[in-house]
Amino acid sequence: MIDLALIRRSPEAVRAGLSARNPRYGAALDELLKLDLDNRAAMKEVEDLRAVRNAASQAIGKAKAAKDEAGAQKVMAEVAALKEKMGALEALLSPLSEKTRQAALGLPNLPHESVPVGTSEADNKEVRRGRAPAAYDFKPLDHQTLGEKLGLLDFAAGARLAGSRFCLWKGAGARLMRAIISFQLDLHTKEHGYEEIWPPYLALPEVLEGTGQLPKFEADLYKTGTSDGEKNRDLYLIPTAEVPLTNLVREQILPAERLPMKMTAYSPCFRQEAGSYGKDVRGLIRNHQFDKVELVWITKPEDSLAALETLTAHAEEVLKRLEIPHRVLSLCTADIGFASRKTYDLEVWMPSEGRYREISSCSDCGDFQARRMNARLRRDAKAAPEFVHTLNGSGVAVGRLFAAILENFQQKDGGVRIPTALVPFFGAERLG
RNA sequence: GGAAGGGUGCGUGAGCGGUUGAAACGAACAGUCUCGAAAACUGUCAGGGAUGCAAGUCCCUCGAGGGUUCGAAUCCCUCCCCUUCCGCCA
Repeated sequence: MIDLALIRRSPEAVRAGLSARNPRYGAALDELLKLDLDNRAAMKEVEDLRAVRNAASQAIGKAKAAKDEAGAQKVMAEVAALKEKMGALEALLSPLSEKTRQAALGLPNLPHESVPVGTSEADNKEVRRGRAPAAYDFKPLDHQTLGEKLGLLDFAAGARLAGSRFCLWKGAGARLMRAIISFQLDLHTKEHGYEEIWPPYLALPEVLEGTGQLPKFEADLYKTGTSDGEKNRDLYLIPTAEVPLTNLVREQILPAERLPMKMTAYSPCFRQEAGSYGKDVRGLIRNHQFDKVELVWITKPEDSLAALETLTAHAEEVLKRLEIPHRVLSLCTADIGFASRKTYDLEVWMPSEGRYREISSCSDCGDFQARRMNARLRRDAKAAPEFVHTLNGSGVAVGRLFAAILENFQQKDGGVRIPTALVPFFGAERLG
């Protein structure tokens, strides 16, 4: 959530930031400004009335204590008239406040000044490259063909069990998935200093609101439908472990010594991906359920930009150790995610397509999520609390890494070499 | 899932319709004292919001939501969570 005080103080600066993402946010901003004005006016009216009532109630208390029944009755009669008026005003105020809140929740974060300005993904800026793609003296197969040939992947079985865009791993394929996950978690916990978390895969609505998936992107989520209107509430399947990890600090005031917090978790991720029809329908690239090792940092405000560089380097280290050709992009203003103020994407080379494919997205969300979650830090005993900064990144996507390994390490004889760093986890040097 | 008990500030814990946003003790922070520290003493010590140049004034919050009342931490209803016991289960 963008700071409402900032929006009031410098609406044009906010407008400029939002327009760099997409000009259509101008109208949403105007709407919010108007709602906020009305809301504050209504609040003032209600609060003034409450002040009058509170003073009268105290007077009644005092009169009764002094055994002045008549005096008490007199004030009570006066106050009774207020009640109706207050009720009417409050009935107007509460939907207005809710509307204002929803409008504020619908605005994305402001891009950081270091983010390249652009209008589409074509304007993303390449920052650096890892190793160069290997040369093949044969036509490289795509990962789905390879995986099915080697008996690692069974898309037909996935579809039979859960419908299209679900995949099933078996035998050495399943084992390779497990190896990839363990390799990444060990790297991040033992060498990069992250605490490993094993989170719930279902989350409450307010938790999804905290990280920004709700209310705007409900259509992308799987909802349990367990709500019965009162006792049972709806839970959502997490679209990423960023959701539970980041929300670990919701409603907390952390002492400065606790920061930075660095957490990592493996989790399955569930996304409806509504609207992605026709795009990447084959293979492991875009499924409804996928696996990911996530990295999350909670930092002091002044540390988050540097932390983004470190977090990105940690994710990149996975690709370096596994000898996967890759590059790093700084996403432009039109392409960064809703909650992000700056994002680096890691892309890996896919020989069958002759192009790079996203495998990780690392974002500094500034105080955007912290405001929604009310996550704060206190620098010392006397200091006022301030919002923390939150960062997240895939470290990295497991299914896409599986695909990248298959494609980049395929051999002329149809087998696949296992990257050296992965051998101790997988237990063999090749597949097939 | 059933039964009983309980959720109050950083912690323990009092309050059970009327200057109680909240006693007391502890923690923390600042000061006095000291060469320094400890002890002792003194003071500060919830968060959010509206308004204002500021000082300040006002509003909201005692698990959450609703209700009763001129007035609710205190009474009523619903829900959530925790503890203990029983049941079930991995």
